[in-house]
Amino acid sequence: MEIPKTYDPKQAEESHYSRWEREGCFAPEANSDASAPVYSIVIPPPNVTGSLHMGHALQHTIMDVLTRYHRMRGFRTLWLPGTDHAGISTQIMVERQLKKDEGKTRHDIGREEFTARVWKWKEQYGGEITRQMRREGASVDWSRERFTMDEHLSRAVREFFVRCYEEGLIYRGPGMINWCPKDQTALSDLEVDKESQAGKLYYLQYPVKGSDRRVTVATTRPETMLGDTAVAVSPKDERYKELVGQTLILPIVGREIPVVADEFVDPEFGTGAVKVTPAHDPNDYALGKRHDLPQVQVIDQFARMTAEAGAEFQGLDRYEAREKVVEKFEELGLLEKVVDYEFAITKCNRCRTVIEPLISTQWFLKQAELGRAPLELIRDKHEPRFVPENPYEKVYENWLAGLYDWTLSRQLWWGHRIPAWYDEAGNVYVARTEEEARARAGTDKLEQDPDVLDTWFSSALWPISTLGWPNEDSADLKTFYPTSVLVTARDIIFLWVSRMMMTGMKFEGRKAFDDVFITGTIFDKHGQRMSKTKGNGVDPLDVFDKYGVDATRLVLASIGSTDTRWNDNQVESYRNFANKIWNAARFCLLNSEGAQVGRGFEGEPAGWSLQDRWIVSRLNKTARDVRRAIEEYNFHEAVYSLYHFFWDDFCDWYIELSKSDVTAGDTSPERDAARSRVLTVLEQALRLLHPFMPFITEELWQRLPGVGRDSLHAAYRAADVTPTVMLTEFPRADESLIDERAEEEMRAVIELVSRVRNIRTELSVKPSEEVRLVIGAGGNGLGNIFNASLAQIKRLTRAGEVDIKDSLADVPRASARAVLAGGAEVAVPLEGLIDFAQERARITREREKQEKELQKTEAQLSNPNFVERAPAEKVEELRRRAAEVSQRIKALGEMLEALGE
RNA sequence: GCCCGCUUAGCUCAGUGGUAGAGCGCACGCUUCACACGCGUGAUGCCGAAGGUUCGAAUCCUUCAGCGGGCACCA
Repeated sequence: MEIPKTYDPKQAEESHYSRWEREGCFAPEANSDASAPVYSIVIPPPNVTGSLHMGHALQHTIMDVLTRYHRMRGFRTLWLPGTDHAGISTQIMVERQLKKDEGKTRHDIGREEFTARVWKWKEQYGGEITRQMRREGASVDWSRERFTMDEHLSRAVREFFVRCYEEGLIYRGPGMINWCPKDQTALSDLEVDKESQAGKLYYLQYPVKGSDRRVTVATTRPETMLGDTAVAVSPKDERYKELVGQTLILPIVGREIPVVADEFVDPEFGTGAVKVTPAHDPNDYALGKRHDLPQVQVIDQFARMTAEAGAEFQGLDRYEAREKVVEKFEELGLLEKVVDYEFAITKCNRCRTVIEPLISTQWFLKQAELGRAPLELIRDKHEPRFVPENPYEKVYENWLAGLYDWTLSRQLWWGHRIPAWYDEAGNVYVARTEEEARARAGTDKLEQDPDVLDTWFSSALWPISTLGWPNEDSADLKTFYPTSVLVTARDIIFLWVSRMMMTGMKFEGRKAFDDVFITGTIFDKHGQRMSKTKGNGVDPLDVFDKYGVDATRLVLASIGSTDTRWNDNQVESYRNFANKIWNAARFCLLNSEGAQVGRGFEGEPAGWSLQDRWIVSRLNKTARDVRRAIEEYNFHEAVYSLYHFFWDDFCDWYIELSKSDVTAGDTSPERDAARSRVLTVLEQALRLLHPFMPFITEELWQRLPGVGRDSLHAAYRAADVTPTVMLTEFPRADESLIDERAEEEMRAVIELVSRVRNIRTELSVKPSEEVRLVIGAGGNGLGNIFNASLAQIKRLTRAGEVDIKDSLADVPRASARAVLAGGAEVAVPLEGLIDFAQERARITREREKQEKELQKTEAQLSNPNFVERAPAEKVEELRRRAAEVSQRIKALGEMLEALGE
């Protein structure tokens, strides 16, 4: 068999995914065990316009590890994929293309034609991210792929809307909303970002009617004064007590406006008097409602001044108007001062345009009521369980505790159209279909509301709608809901996570997911957030190309929930690990004649060799640790265990210890058994690695002799699929095969080999040169252990002759010596190579180290407080260590003597 | 203003009430019949600062500093 010396990730990545998909390996139906427990995840649907970034790759890796792991455990496992129609982003993208290609706007071609174009765009380009997910190895069930604008999901959206409307949770009315003057739509508070900005604070004076007095107000937006309908002060503010109830003359405009008292005003800030513009500020809007103030709209939807602002301002941009207002105040002598001031401005998080707060008639949802059940659940039962719990559970709870109305309607064309119809008299009919609305209205002359719903409205239903809701008979809904875990980034806890909980609780009466895993954020190497505009993003596809998907997945899994600076070094090291796996398998396969997976470990473990008992113990311990780590979402620990098991235990020791047996020239049952054992351990290791490294493990597993249908987990044996490692059983952690004694004995062998290697290097013995070893085993059983592994010890230390004695009594003076655990010692006679002074110095150094250690332990042991209060086992452990260390010191002293003066 | 996180080897990060860890990098030596994307050996840290709790603190508590984040306010 030809096996290249270097692993080629591309080859493996192109070889297996389409078969897995085609044969239905990802679908829960592959599992024929009717009693199997269920494990399900719905993907956070990426924008259909999007392409894969590191954040996706991170989430997908975590979800895929969990999915593959549970599938191999025999769970009926579903990971459901899909995409989001992403209202604004998609619409903007298609509008831009329309402008570029045909020089037209959406209004030129009309709503119907435009939405048709978006659908066409979606069909043509929308699959980008799903193709990329296949590249990642994501084991999602593509047969259940969903899109938020699918007919079924749209039906769910209408159902959600209508039911909430009927219960009075959704209403239409005027309200203060965030308006994006560029995108020409209302936005929710979660779709805008606050940014601090260096600006100015203007102190404006308003004359009091019938008096010389002036009231000074401070503002960052002087242009809004044209719409002022009051000035407010704190009711507790003595300075303004007499002014309350009096009238001011609004400069420029000449309008008479009252001075009102309101708790909202902070007397400490600015002048303690606040200009009130109910039509252009959320706080002023609320204040205006409390005091029944008129709303004067002076800024329009294009952020230009209206006729209400006065003839000389009408049509001016808001910033031009600002300058002009300030000039006017200066002319009038009413501009008290202007100071530099840093304040927050609100920007559209799509186009970065400064938001204009406007009063507008929109549809709203009373979130507070929907949020009550999730709030109780998190407070009473800490469900769902957040990982990491800190700080996310609290963040989530605090959010639910302070919910306000959600602006649902968007003035866009791409999205779910609001299921509300108006008759000629303006009466509204909210219905699941137009027919229903007509029937209710008793007329066919109805106009549907032109607006669409916030994209997150459909996202809020994702776990239930993708599984079949509102069809309560849906088998998927019954089987897979609630989902097991939601894996996502922290920035959509409010936008999405909390809302899925609301709809799940409301419509299914149960939480949408048991756990919520929040991934970390990946920064660039300078600690900056990766972003398209900064151009500092690392493209996962490039990393895949350079290092392979499996290596990248290991890095991402290790990142888990930690914030990390991206670093190619780590990917490179896991690329090397993949190559290590490849070559370990290459070695096994090149020596596989006569061998088969599953053989070689016959009989009782007690009869096996030390190295066999040891590797089986290590394997089962690793399986135990990896299982526990995955179940605790501690992916880093799982990767760490796998890495060290495979590289250190399996490659550096087990294969090296087995090499002489495995590579024996002549065919023999012993040779074949040794070969089978190495293959069997390899096969188990590939299973352990598979959830993290699906491609290389499958590529290698397919080549192993003796694997096939019988290797599959019982639940998958009936499936009509090519046998695959992904449907084998994840290695059990068999406690009875964890052998502490074998591990301890193996540690003694490893220490012996390491000490001899150390001597060889320190004394510059040529690697090719054979040495003689004399082992003083101390007569307590270690001799037998070393004896049993003699051939291996010789090979690993490149020793020709090994004498195992009780002590080093009659070893030649010209020997390098080292102490080992358990009272054993080793000497390497090196006539002619030994510089006695240097060797004495080496051993003296070692003795000093041990003496320091002894001092520390003895100091602790002589502390009566420690001996009395520390747990007995800790004291005992320290005593043992002290004994061991003094034993070593004694032995080192004897070695110095033996070296002579 | 309130809250949270981080601070450990040159770099990126694990870890944990009881002898300081990994990978990369570094030094030295190796064409050892799977792998130089390798093998072997080695060096490297008052675990951000100061207090406290404890027999024992890098780990728990308090305060502080630097960095990062969230929420509220921002007239």
